[in-house]
Amino acid sequence: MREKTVIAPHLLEWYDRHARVLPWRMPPGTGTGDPYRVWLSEVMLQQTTVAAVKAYFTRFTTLWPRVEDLAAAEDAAVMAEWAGLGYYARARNLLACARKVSESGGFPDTREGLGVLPGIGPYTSAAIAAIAFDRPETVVDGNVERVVSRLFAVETPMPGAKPILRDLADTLTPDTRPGDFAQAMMDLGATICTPRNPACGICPLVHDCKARALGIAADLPRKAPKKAKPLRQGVAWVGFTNGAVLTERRAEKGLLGGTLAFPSTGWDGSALPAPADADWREIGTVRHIFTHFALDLTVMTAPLRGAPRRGDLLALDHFNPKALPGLMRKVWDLAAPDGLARAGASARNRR
DNA sequence: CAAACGTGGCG
DNA sequence: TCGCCAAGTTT
Repeated sequence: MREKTVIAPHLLEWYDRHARVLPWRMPPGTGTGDPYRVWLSEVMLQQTTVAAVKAYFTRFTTLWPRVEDLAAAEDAAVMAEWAGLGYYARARNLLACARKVSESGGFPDTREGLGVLPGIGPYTSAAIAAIAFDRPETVVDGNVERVVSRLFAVETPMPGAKPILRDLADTLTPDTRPGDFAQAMMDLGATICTPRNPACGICPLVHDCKARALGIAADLPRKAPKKAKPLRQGVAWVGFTNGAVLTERRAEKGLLGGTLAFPSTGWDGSALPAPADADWREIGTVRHIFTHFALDLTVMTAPLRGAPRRGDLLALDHFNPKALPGLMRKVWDLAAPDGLARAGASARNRR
């Protein structure tokens, strides 16, 4: 039987004084929040920084204050609002989840019930159950893994240590205020028990921390070395008519799935032809770093004459570059000045 | 179960 | 400049 380390009361005391004020968060000790806002924030926060999420959360909750409002939204509208936040499968799952929840009259109030919904995995189901429904679930994210690996000086490298850390975290979860406890662990990891240069001097758990005692806090959790990212190449075409630009909705599955884009070759060596016969001119190259590869995308522009073979002509009046994912934003920023000028020129030349 | 899946900030 | 990292999920 493992000796049980009781840190919850002490950590909650710290949280009561130092909790970050966040748009989706109830102040410490004030009970559970709106499940819709908890869910929306948790999905947005998956692998995404608090700073990046804030504006998106405010925008989404303004446009769609209730889950029923989001459920009724157009796919393209949600994708456009999500643009720039990354991991676009989240946006597609978000809508699918909103529609299921809306149909069934509200969010399930257990980890098990939440866990079967699209886009809600082990972390998010436990987080919503604890934060929105006061269930004593153990919430394990990257922060908690780091904090626990240090508290117990777990030297097993990640990701192999995950089940070990989860079991250890389980021994810490209190029956009272589990939602605040989960958020306290995450706040501690985000502000004090940070990946590099942890601020052990002001840590409320410094006397409970085995890694600190051993002088190895900053070295945990141990991680296997990462693989190098390959560099891939491709071509993107930005075609213009006098008042429109040639765009394309990417396939639902895969990279940038469901997002607005400019026609391009595949980025794995597959050579798709240009979407239209035109006087394509190379403008330059944009580099973009994805999670598992880097991409150099050569950008071509041209005024379009006949009908394109693929893609959709989108009137410039209805085209918002902010609705593009980051890569395509870079393509647009590079192509727009020259392309618009040439399209304008060609329109004049035709006269 | 390893790999796919975005993006921006920081040291 | 560049690698690391962030409130993970899906296949």
